[in-house]
Amino acid sequence: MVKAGATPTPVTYVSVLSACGKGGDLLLGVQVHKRVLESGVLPDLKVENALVDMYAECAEMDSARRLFDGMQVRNVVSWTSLVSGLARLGQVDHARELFDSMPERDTVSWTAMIDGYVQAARFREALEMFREMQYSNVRADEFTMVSVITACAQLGALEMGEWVRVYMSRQGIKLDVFVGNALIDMYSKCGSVERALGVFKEMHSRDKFTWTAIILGLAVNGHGEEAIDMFHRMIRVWEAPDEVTFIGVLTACTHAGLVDKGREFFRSMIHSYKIAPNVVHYGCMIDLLGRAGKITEALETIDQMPVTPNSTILGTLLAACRVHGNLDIGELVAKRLLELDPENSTVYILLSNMYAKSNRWEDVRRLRQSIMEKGIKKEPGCSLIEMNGMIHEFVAGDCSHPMSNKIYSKLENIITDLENVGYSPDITEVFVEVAEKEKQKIIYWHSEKLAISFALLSSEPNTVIRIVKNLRMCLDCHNAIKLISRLYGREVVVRDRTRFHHFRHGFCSCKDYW
DNA sequence: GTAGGGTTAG
Repeated sequence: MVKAGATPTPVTYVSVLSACGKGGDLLLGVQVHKRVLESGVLPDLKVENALVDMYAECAEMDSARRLFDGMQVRNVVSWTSLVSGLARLGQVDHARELFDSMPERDTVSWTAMIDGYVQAARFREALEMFREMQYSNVRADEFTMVSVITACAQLGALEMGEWVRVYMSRQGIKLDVFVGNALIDMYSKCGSVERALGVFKEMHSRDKFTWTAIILGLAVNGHGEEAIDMFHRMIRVWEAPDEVTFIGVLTACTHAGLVDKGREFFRSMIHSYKIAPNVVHYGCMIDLLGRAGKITEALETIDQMPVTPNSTILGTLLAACRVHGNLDIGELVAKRLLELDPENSTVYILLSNMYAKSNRWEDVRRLRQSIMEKGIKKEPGCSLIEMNGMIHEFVAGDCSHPMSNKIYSKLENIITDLENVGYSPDITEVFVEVAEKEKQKIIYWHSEKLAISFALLSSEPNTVIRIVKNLRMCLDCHNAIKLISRLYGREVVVRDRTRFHHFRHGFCSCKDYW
C-alpha cells in the first residue's frame, strides 16, 4: 500500500497494528509507530489504543505504559490492554492492582482479569472474580464462560460447572464451538464421560479441538475403544488431526491395552499425517509398552528415540517396572532418573516399593538413609473436593478444616470397617524413620482419605465422590478406596496427577496399573 | 473497513 503511494488512514493503522500485536511482530510494529507519528493522525483514541495493545501483546510493557500515560483521553479499552498484557506476562497481581484502579469495567475487562487468573493457574481466584463480576452487574458472554469453565475443569468442580450451564441458558449465552470445547474438557476432567458426550452431540459445529477434546476425554477415562472410534469419525468428516489428537489416540491404545494398534497409529502419524513425534508421543509409547509388560522393548525405544528422554519418560518406565516386578531394569532406570532429577521423591518411593516386594529390606533401609541424608522432601499431597458449591482442600495430616474433628473420627470408623473386611495398612511407601504405629497414622491421614471421610460425612448417599489430587496415588490409598467403594456402595473418582481412577464395586478402572 | 477478553497434551 505504501509502495503504491496510497495514504493510510487511522483505520489502516489500527488494522496493521492489531496484526503486529497478534503476530508478535514488534519490529514492524515499531516502524508503523514511527509512521503514525509522522502522519499527523494523532491524537486518535483508537490508534493510540492499538499502539498500546501492540506493545502489550509484544511484552513491551514499559513502552505500552509510557504511551498510556501520555494519552489525553483514555477509555476502558486502553486499560484492558494493559491488564491483559500484564496477565500474559504472569504478573497477575500487578494486573489486579491496575484492574482495581480502573475507572470503569466492562465484560471484556472482567474476562481478561478472570482469564489472567486461569493462565496463572489460580483457578479459585478466577471463580471468585467471576462471582464479583456478577455482583457488579456486568453481563458475562461466551468468552467469559470459556475462562470460567476452564477454571472449573482444572479444579474438578463439577457442581460449579453444572451451575454454569444453567446460568448460560438463563443468560442466553450460546453454546459456540469455544464454549462447547471447554465444556467437553471440563466434564472429562471431572470424570464424567457421559456429560462430555452429551455436549459433543449437542454442538452444531465442531472443529479439530472438539474432536481432540472428546478423544482425550474418552481415553483418559478408560474408554479406549470409543476414543479410537471417535478418531475414525473425525477422519471421515475430513477434520485434520494434529499432534495433540495423536496424544489422545495413543493414550486410548494404552488404556485399552492395544499395543499393535498403538504402534500402527504411531507409524501412520509420522508417515500418513506427516507429524513428527515429540517427547510426549514417545512417552505414550513407553506407557503402552510398559503397561503390556514389554519392559525391554520400552527401554530400547528410549535409547533409540531421536528426542532426549526427560524425567517423565523415565518415570513412566519405572512405574512399569514396579508393576511388572522388573527390578533389574528398574534399578537402572532409577539411576538414570536420579542423574537427571536428583530431588525426585517418586523415584525413591517406587524403587523402595520394589525392594520391599522382593524382600530386600537391607536395600530399603539403605534407600531410606540416603533420602534422609540428602534431605529429600516429598511434595505435600493435596486433595480437592467440591461440596455444595464450595471447594475444600485437604493436605496430608492437616487440621485446618472446620469439621476436622468429625472428619478424623469418621476416618477412624472407616478404618475399623475396612479392617473388618480384611484391610491392613500398607506402609511400604512411607519414608520417614518412625515407629510402625506412626507410619500407620501417616498413611491414614493422606489427603485423599481425609477428603473421602469428609465426603462420606457431607454428601447424599449414592452420589459419586469426586476428588482431584496433585500427586500420584499411593498403594495404600488405592487399596483402601477400592474397599470403600464396595463397602459403602459409593462410586469414587480420583483424578491423579496423570490419570483417572474410577472406583466401583471394589475395582478400579486403572486395573491396578498406574 | 478500525482498538481490549476465549478451547486440546506435558
